[in-house]
Amino acid sequence: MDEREFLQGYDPAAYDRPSLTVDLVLFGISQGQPAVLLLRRDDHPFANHWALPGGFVAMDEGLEDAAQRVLADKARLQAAHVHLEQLYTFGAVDRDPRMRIISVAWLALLDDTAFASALAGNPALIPARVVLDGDHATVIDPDGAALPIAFDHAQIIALALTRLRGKLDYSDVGFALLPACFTLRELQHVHEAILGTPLNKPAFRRRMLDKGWLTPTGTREQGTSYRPAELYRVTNSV
Amino acid sequence: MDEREFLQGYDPAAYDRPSLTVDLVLFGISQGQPAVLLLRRDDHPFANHWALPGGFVAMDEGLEDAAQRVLADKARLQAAHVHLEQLYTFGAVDRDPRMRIISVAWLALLDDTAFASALAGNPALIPARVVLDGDHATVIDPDGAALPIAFDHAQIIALALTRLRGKLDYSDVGFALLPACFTLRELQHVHEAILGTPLNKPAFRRRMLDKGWLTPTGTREQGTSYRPAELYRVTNSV
DNA sequence: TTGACATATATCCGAATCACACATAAGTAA
DNA sequence: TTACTTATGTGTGATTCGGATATATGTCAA
Repeated sequence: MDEREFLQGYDPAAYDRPSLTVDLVLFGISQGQPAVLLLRRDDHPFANHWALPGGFVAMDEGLEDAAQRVLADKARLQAAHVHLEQLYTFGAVDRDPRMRIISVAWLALLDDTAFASALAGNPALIPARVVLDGDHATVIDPDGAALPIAFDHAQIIALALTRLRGKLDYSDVGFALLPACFTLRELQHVHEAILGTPLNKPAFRRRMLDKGWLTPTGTREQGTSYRPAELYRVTNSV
Repeated sequence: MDEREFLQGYDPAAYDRPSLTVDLVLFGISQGQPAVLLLRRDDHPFANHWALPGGFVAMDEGLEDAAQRVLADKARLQAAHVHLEQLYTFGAVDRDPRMRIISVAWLALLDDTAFASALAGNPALIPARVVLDGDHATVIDPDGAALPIAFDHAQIIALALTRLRGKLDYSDVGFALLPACFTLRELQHVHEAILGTPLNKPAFRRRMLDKGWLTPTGTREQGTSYRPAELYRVTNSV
């Protein structure tokens, strides 16, 4: 420990410190497309721009606790039902024009129910489609208009989708976007939405079943006008 | 922006803030084993424990800038020669008994030259072998004794090695641990050290060459007592 | 100069994987 | 009962991959 560290260690007021926030990418699939939930900013800076839900980290709460609190406050979602995963920490000096703010970005994966329930729980949230555009995301509202994104949040959203694509094959993140019981077709649609490309049905089916992550429930989907498909759930021991 | 955010935004002293540091996993291969460089702590807390080199983030420097500064200060290394990659941000409330400190952990990959030059540049650094042990790392000094690790740094080191293993196959991180020119045997040794398992030579060779990441230089290694191998470098356009 | 030796480099082959086309099964609705 | 739609299962050729084997090429010692 050098002298400066010693001083700071025992005199918390001695040095300026950056503020620390968490920002959440509330991610879901809407109409077969990757989508995020955003909030409109009313005030400067970036007034009338759209931003990720976020909040300051309190002194007595862990980073994941802070993310879960934002999940509850801004989207009325219980953390137990949402896959939450740390994405990256953004700390460019000028990322917020007011002051130095470091933000720990989190990826929250919502199934259709959670996505809808977040929209219902907070009317200020809007769903927006995500299109990758290099290391930025273009974000499109339900009417097809590109939204102006506040701060570096377009980068954060792009990183979220990129990370998701990378992990889809070798991890179980795909299931976090589906309800407890789902058909192979629904799982394939989720994968196709995230990857942005159609997949071969028998190959996808075999690949998923061979991984051993899926257990057939013995029940079938209902309300179809055609042959109903078997419902699967995620194997517990994974 | 809610009221609390508004207040904090314009009155930086209104709220307590956590301190922010960067911690660096200086990673290299030593005697065919994954190794990290550590510093001994002299003072409380964790006196006589071993810790990752780190430092506080200044108000006017970015996170990566801070990591590069630590690299220069604590290991006398120029950032240009070192692969630096953000690992994860650790923010448990009690991770430092003195005060709330959030640490952004970085992975720095050093080739043999950089590893040796860091050891020479700062005699306080010691090299230590890393063995994965669940989500913690066991860290063993050159004499074979397990070192006591300060704070949550054993977790950080374990995450570094785990991340490296995961990225080895589909990214070019492996090359960061080698000099500009290297033989396929040296590359295989690096992979084997990180994965902790022997690899089939012809298969490894073909896999690497087929990726198109390698360009033969036309020159050969020197000073061997056997047939010298072709030297390769990383293809520029990757 | 020559032969032993260690390693690099190239070739070969069976096993496994994968995409894709196709065939069959199972439900709905007219 | 029949047409229709989708689920589910099977078969096949192409490609990949691991591993063994064979060949080439350098150093070193006799």
